[in-house]
Amino acid sequence: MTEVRVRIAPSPTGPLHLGTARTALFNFLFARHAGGTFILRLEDTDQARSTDAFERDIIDGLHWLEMTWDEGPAVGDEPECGTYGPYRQMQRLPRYREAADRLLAEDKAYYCYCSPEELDAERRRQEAARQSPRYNGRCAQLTAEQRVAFEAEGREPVVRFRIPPDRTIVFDDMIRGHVAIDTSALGGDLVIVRSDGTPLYHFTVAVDDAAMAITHVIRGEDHLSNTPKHILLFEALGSAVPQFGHLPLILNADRTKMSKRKSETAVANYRAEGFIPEAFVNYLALLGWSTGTEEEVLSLPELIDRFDLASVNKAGSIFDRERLEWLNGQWIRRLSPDDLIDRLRPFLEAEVAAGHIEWLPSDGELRALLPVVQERLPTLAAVGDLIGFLFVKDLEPDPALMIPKRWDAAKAASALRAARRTIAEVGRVSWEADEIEPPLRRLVEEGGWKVGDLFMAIRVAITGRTVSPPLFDTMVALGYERTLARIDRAIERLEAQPAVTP
RNA sequence: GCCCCCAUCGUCUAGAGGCCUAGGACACGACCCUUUCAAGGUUGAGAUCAGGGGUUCGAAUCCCCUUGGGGGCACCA
Repeated sequence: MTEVRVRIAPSPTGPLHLGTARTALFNFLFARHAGGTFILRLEDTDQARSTDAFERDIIDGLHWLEMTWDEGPAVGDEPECGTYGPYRQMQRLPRYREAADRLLAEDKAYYCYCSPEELDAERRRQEAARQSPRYNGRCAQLTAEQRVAFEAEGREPVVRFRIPPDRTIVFDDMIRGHVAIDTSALGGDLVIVRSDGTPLYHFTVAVDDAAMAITHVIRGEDHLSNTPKHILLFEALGSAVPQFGHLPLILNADRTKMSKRKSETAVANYRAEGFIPEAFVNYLALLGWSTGTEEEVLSLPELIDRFDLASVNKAGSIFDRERLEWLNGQWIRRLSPDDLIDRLRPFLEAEVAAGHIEWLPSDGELRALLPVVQERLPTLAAVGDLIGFLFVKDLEPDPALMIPKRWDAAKAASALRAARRTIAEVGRVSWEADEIEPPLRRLVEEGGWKVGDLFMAIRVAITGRTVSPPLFDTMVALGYERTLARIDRAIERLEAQPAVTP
């Protein structure tokens, strides 16, 4: 049995896309499960749209998701690794040239002088006539004189690959099973080299997959109809045809192919929103695949262990952000304290930068908060919302929120004054959640109030909001002095309220 | 227009002819816990397995047709 060699071949014409990440993951899981080789190849032949920044984003994203490749291009100060390089297509130009020359010499390809304008006009004519768009073969049998004449006009030719008529290409897809497509449906002879001499996708993918000894091509279903072209090219090149596996697409909510127009497709944005890679990988793996058991929360090693391409679904699946958030919460709760602190830090720094909080908590402070924070975080970015009130100097709580139903401002103020006295008293002796709670409950009983009413008034007084971590833990985190100061300020604001006459 | 692929709760899925009066998870409702919010627990609602024909003693599972959806058909990848 030959060694498994698979590749992910993104093109740096945009930031790392969710779909690319998922395809990368399935290739990665397949390779690791089989003990094979996972290769990264950059398809940068679209020079008009490729940029270094996108390339960086793609590499960073894949690194973030902890997918490591065994062979790939040089990035930054990392040298290129692998013996089948280079792994950047723009550095492989001579190889495509050589392959194209061979096809030309064997008359499996030919020069075509049709201009883009002519081609475009022809395509429009066909569409108007309700015909399938296809190349009409005008340059397929040019004589030497005709070629010279075209050259004399200054026309720059492209190279077209001859698609044999009347042949049915059959292959056994690892996910979809038997697929048969007739060559008549392929749109006619295929351009493989642009007039500027740079090669096109269908050509480079076949040349490179052959040269890099790729054994399994695992990619999105959008390539299914293109596969016969690739098979024809492998054959013409005299190379072994790899196995194909076409993954179902990730869909927008309306079931169309996921697009940035309708969905959040950039992996970097999910990272910025505080999703963690464990959850992201877990979610992506389960989009279109399942273990067949009821396991849902799976680590990368567990995914590798259980992965099986044959059990991948055939139907496309809608990206469900709510489910991703749930998984993210699951994974956040599993992190160790130190790990979580490290991951939270950049998000807190961002809160400072955005002016939402005024200073950064120390590791010690953060660690003390973890027990009440960890199970409340759907994403890392939610941390600011959760405990941000601790790291601002002044709070101006809304009096309306401190007045329970059936109470008025005066009653709320006097209740808070009583609570303040109690808190001040206990706090002088001990400043622990378990010590603060009982006397306040006693106070509620004496006053004949409802627990929730008083506690909510205090909550709003010290946090400025109606939702917070548990009240007494919050007070401890805030500190004795600041707690009292905030209650004082809250009372002042209540007293400034005009008396309500019902 | 032509070609290809697909079809189980709103969503992700289990299901490889009898285990299915279709299971799990997310989301949703109720309850428990409870100082708010979470988390956790219990529980409920939610799918005539797109429709119609076959095959079979028996079909969500196999075959055919219809319908619906998606993808592809570039000097993009």
